[in-house]
Formats: sequence, structure tokens, C-alpha cells
Amino acid sequence: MPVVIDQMSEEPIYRQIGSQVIEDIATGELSVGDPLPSVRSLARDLGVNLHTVNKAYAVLRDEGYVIMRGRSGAFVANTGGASSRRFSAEQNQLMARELLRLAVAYRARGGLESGFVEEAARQARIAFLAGEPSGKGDGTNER
Amino acid sequence: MPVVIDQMSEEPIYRQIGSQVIEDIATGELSVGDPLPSVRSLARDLGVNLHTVNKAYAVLRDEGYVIMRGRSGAFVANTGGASSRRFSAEQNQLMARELLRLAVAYRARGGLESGFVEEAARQARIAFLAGEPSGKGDGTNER
DNA sequence: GTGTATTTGTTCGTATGTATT
DNA sequence: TAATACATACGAACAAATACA
Repeated sequence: MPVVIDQMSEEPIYRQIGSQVIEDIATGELSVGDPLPSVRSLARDLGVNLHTVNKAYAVLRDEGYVIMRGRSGAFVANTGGASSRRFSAEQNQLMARELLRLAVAYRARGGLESGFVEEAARQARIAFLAGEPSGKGDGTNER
Repeated sequence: MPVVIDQMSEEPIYRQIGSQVIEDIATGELSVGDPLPSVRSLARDLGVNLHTVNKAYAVLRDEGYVIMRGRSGAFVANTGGASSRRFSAEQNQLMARELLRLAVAYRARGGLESGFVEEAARQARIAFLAGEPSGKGDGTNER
């Protein structure tokens, strides 16, 4: 996957990298599931900092072109850039697993099924009550 | 014990394995005392490294779902988390935070409050469906 | 029983992406 | 931009348990 960087260009380097990766996907040079070079190796080849490549990859990920895994690196995603459709099905399945895990642990502590459901309903009320999820994720503002 | 791994998922592989083992325990497919596949065999079946499976088992052990006897393998412990049988307010507060986090994320994906509560109730039903540990002769012979 | 081979979990080291400073 | 620490995943080598002739 040859990538050429023009240091004199006005376009940011991370954008140049990203554009060329998208180009390769479009032309078919990169297929779905293909691995991208690691941020370190590509950064070395291009003579830029690894954060520059990482930035490029992160943007591509946010745009839905690639997916990134811990050690395996970055891979071409199966969406041609359709960042909008962000697999809610997978997210829901993941959430279901988490809920089951919590429920099993709750039961193991001696809790009852009704107690778990009630607690879930209570937290749901809090989550959907807040007009703006300002502090996304964190739940220290319970009461 | 069929385990399915999604290499493209954002959830770490070791977590995917662990969640599905918990699921099998909750549904009764895995009973107390049942041996889990060896880390190597399962790793080979899944096409991942043995350390990934080992990590999954280690987490399950720390959470109390399984016990590991050196090189004899891993076995299902007496009902998830039974090691900490006491009703812990601290644990429940942690659970509440998790629930709130899941609910907020669910809402962010466009879900409704009723949908979240229903899903929680469904998972709770599964979790409490498994056979109650009828005071069996334990079996946690440490060492 | 004994020696060998296989299987198993463990230890050490490495590579990678991410977050923090 | 650089440096660091951390979490995830993999590979090679090791030591204990097991199986077998």
C-alpha cells in the first residue's frame, strides 16, 4: 500500500494519509477485512510521527472506513464509509450480555429477580429523565 | 459449548469469551463442576491465542464464576460469584452505575426507556432461570 | 514401576493501539 | 511533537500433570 506524503502541501499530513487509504478502498486495492499497516511501521516508512498516522486512522474509524483492534491493528470495514449506520444491533446484543452478567452477579449476591428489574428500571428512569446527558457514561449523579 | 467470536467487534475477545461462558452458566448449559475446555483447545477452535482464552478464564476466576486447578483445567464454580455471597451495598452501587451507563448508551442509540427495562427483565429472567444451587456439598476444595 | 510423549497452564518477552502528560 | 504508561493480543519456551507402551 504505497502512500506518498507531500510535506509542502497545505493539506494536513493525517488527511493525506486518510485520503489515500480511502482511495485504495475505492479502487479495490484494499478489500474488506484487509489489514492496514501498523501506525508505527507506516509512520516509520513515511518519516512522520506515529500520532500522525494514528490520527489518520482514528478519523477513518470515526468515518466508518476501518475498524481497529487492540493488537491486530486496523482493518478495512465492510461499510463503504457509511458512518451513519453504526450497528445498533451489535450494540444491543452487547448490552444484553452486560445485563445478563450483572443479573447473574446480583443473583449470586443473594438478590432477587424483581430487585434487579426494579433497579434497572430505576436507573433507566434516571437516564431518560435527564434532559441532556451532559456527563455521558458516568453515573455519579445518582440519587 | 459453542463460542462465537466476532473479530470485528469492539468488545475485547477475552470479554466475548467470558460473557458467553457466563451465559452458558446462566442458561444451565454449563453446570457446577463441569470442566471448561482447555485454553489451548478452545483457542484453536476459535482461532485465537491461548493467552486470550487464559485471560478470559482468569477474569472468570476473579469474578468467582469458575475455579482453576493448576494444570487440571478450569471448572464451573458453584453459581457465579458465590465466593462473595454476602449482600454488598458497595457491589449494588457499582451495579447501579453500570446499569445507568448502559441505559444512557441505549438512549443515545435511540432506544426507549421501556425497551431498556424490557431487555433488563429478559436477561434477569434468564439469569434467575438456572437451577438454584440446592446447598450441594460445595466442592471448592482449594489447592 | 519406568521412561517417553503428549497435553496443559504458566512465565517471559514482544507488538500494537490508546490515553495521559 | 515527544515521552510514558496502560490494555489487548500474540509467540516461544518452560514446568507440571497425564497417557501410554
